[in-house]
Amino acid sequence: MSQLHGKTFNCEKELTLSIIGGKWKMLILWYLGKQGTKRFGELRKLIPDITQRMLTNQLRELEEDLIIDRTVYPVVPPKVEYSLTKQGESLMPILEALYQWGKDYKKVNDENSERQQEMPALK
Amino acid sequence: MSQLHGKTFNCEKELTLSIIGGKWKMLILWYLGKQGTKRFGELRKLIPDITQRMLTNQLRELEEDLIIDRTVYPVVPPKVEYSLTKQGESLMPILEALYQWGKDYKKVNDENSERQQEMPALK
DNA sequence: CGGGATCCCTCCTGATACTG
DNA sequence: CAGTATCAGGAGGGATCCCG
Repeated sequence: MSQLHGKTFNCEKELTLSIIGGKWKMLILWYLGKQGTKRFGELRKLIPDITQRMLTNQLRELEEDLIIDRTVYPVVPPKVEYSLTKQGESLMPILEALYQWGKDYKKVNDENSERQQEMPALK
Repeated sequence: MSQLHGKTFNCEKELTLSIIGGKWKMLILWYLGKQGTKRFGELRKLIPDITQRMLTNQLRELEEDLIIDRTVYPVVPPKVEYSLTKQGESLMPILEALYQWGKDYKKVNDENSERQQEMPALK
């Protein structure tokens, strides 16, 4: 049993998922991990479909969980930079694994669908 | 861009999460991977807090995604067995990684909280 | 024993407008 | 530029009852 933010999990796996499972969090972490520090506006451009509200929301949660750092420069106009913490960087191998598995999964199902002239699960 | 069940993902990582991200799916996969084939009732006992409806639901989705096999024995009373497919087994290293990361995360935050006499994120 | 069918509700997410 | 505030919708998840 584990807890985070007052929520209880059946296993540490679920704790991990609760940290990266937000709708846009993996994408944000991916860019910060691959391309380094980014400003708020840069992340918006990299993720066109995200709304301002959701980007703020997801960044706040990642910050609370000590996955990213938030640096505010007291200038006008405002400038805020986000980057991975050590703990955030330690997530990158997991993201890579999830990415690779998804790619392989698609590949296998595409091959099956070619043989079957049908695609039961993957469309 | 990837699609599964008509849903579109920004990245294959998200496709993977959509497969294992159901509230009880990782737990089910964990037991099937570690302990092998299980009957419906055995899974219920292993996961006391899950309702019948949700266990059925999660198993159906995993079956649709070709992660588990469902074997029905035409006997009275009914007997149904679930086991991992090859693709299901290929998820086990990822579950192990998520588990290990969660354990390490807890450990690091617990150590920090001891030094700070406070526990900002992990409670 | 292993489900299916319903009802219901919460919470995550999106759209929009406003601000220091 | 980088947010906050408010309202609203929908999908995932839970409780309960019924069935071959």
